[in-house]
Amino acid sequence: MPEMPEVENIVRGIRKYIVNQKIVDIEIIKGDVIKYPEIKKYKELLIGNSIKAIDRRGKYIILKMDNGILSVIHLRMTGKLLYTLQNQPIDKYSCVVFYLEDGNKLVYADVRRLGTLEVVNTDELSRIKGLYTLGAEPLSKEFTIEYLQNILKGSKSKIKSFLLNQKNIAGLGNIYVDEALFLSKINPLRIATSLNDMEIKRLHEAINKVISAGIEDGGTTFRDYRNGLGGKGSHQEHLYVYNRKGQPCRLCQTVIEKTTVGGRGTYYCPSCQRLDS
DNA sequence: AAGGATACCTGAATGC
DNA sequence: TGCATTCAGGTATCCT
Repeated sequence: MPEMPEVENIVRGIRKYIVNQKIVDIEIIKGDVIKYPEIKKYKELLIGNSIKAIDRRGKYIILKMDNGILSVIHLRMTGKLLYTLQNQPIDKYSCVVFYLEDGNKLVYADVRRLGTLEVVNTDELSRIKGLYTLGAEPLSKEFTIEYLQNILKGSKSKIKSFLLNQKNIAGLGNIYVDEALFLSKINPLRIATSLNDMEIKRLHEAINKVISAGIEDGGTTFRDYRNGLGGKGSHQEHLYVYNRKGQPCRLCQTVIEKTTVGGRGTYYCPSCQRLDS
């Protein structure tokens, strides 16, 4: 479900409520989402310690604890992290409840339970390979046109698959990739290395544009996504192609098509995003 | 190195 | 109404 703008909104939304709070207890409802270490050890490492900071890297949420350990959460498709008041019912699909010292809770809920919760020491971050190998963040100083040029060079992947690969750019997912390719007028089937300088420049700008719009709109909510306080995003109202199969292109009125690229549903405008010319 | 299929899971939507 | 199939904001792994 959540791509970088959604995860960013979750983190920003709950930060002021949970930082400097101690985790006084942890209730495990569906323990299979905890991947490392084993549940008993996981609880031991967190209970009695305070949350010093909450940050995001790619689609990962990282809680820094005052004992130097990191609690790392990835929401995958349907995970939610919900700050829930003392007197409020917890989500129907709650898996793990972190009880905070002020009586309120931080709840990890996940319908499909594909998400992952892990605890590691700062010196064993490489244990979480997906986090360790992330590429540059959109909107960051590191993410320059030159950076994009360099990573595209020599890649025979289709551009859609290339952009979904977190090792290249961190945080893009199925929605924002389709939107960025539309804005830069690039067909999703194009081979990465075939993009010319003009196209790379447009793509770079489009990625930053869709990601910042997504963040400002509070994320995109189709079904499961909720921010850390349970609210929906509104970016779904501003999408150009994603989930718009059969509807007219907002720029040229051509009917938006849906196909499959690298196993993922892919929306595009056959007129704005030509494969030839 | 790349790309496909498969696996992890459940629920909603669609098809017959 | 019921039952089967398909698909979903993701990624790791195994195999050509």
